[in-house]
This record gives sequence, C-alpha cells and structure tokens, in this order.
Amino acid sequence: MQFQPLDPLLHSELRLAVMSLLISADEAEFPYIKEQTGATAGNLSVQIDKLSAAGYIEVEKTFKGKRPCTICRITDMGRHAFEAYVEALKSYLTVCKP
Amino acid sequence: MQFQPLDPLLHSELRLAVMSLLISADEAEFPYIKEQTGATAGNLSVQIDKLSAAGYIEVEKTFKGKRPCTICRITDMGRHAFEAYVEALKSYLTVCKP
DNA sequence: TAATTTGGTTTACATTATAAAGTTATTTAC
DNA sequence: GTAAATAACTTTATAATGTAAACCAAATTA
Repeated sequence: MQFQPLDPLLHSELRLAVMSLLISADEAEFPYIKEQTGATAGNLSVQIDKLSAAGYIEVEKTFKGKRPCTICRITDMGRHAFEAYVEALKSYLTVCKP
Repeated sequence: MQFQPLDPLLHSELRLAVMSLLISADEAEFPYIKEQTGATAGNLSVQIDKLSAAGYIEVEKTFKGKRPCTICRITDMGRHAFEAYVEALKSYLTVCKP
C-alpha cells in the first residue's frame, strides 16, 4: 500500500493545532492555546486530556497568583509522533508518484 | 487565528487517499482504489458517495463485459478543494513560525 | 454581597467512520 | 445444468469521535 497510516490521535484538527503550537512554543498556557486555536474551553480540555493520556504532551496544573493555571508542554514522544505524522501525510500529498 | 480550517470532507484518511489517487491517476476503477487504499468495499463505497455528493469526484457506473464497473474521476472542484486543503494543512505543519 | 469573570471539567448529543451483512449477477466446478 | 464460489458493490447497524452546552469553584468587581 502506498499510503502510510495516519496516527488518529494527530489526525484531528484541534489536536494537530495544539501539537503544532507546542512544537514551536515548547510551553503554553491553556488560555493561550484556546485563543490561538479558537477552540471552546470544553473541547480543548478534552483534546488536551487525550494528548496527555497518550503521552504526547505533559500537563502541569499550577497556580498563577491565586488562579489556576494549566501549562502544556510537548514530550519527546509527542515530537516524534508529530514528525512521523508529517512524514506519513506526505504519502498522501505528493502530486507526482513514481 | 494562525490555523486555517481543514475541509472536513478531505480531512479523513480514506477520502484523502482516494483523492490523492485520483489527483495523479485522473481516473480509477473501484477495485483498483480498494486495493491501493487497503479499504474494505463497504467503507470505500460510503466514502466515494460522500466525495461524489460534494462534487469532488464524479462516478460513472458502467460495465466491463458483463460485470458492473465503477469508474471515479476527480472534478475541477475536487482538484481545487484538494489544493486548498494542502495549503491549509501547511499552517499546521510549518515548524518555524514568524 | 450579588453579579461577573476566569479557568477550567463533565457530560450529553450529534456526527462520523467502519465493518458486518446483504444484494445481484457471473463464473467455475462438478 | 445446477450448486458453489467469486466479483462488485450497497445498505445498515454499531462503535468511535468530536463538539458544545452545562456545570463547578474560586476570585474579582460593582
């Protein structure tokens, strides 16, 4: 088969956006991710949980002054998964095939 | 928002594979697509219907000898949608952001 | 102190994907 | 010549997924 399978965890608009942000930012707070992705808080919370459960990101729940603050970071595993996903995608996007 | 929305019709592993095949092949029969994508006939049938209903491909039901033969071709609309999807995807994949 | 805002989580619903089962016609084997 | 197997799908039922509405707790503002 000429098409490589696409990691279903990353093949999701919002989760991919979150990973994309974290790849280049290395660390980001929940409200920032929410703003950058345009997602609702509920949806974002769920998708962050999934990425975290898969070990693609790590989530630190801390406080900023007296308010809760959720910080996300990408893991090595997440970085590798993202790279593999991009490679797999290429098998679908290359216009000229041999 | 820095991320462009992804056409949900194309953001699907099997439908993307079908479109990818048709982009370069311009015409393909059902069994060939089935073999190339590794999909089950049922799944493929459903996804071809969706692409066809959206006007991204056109489906010709003909006969090869006495057996039915389903031929798929990409439309201009489909080609443009695919190109737009690839462009949109780039907003998620670029590692270095400005 | 009541209302609003911040920063989320939970949950219920709607959509989507997928595979199993079904359909129709055609070969092939006996 | 007819029974079994194959081809080429389609339909449908179920499982998985995505999404938003509702909810919660604490802090701030009016």
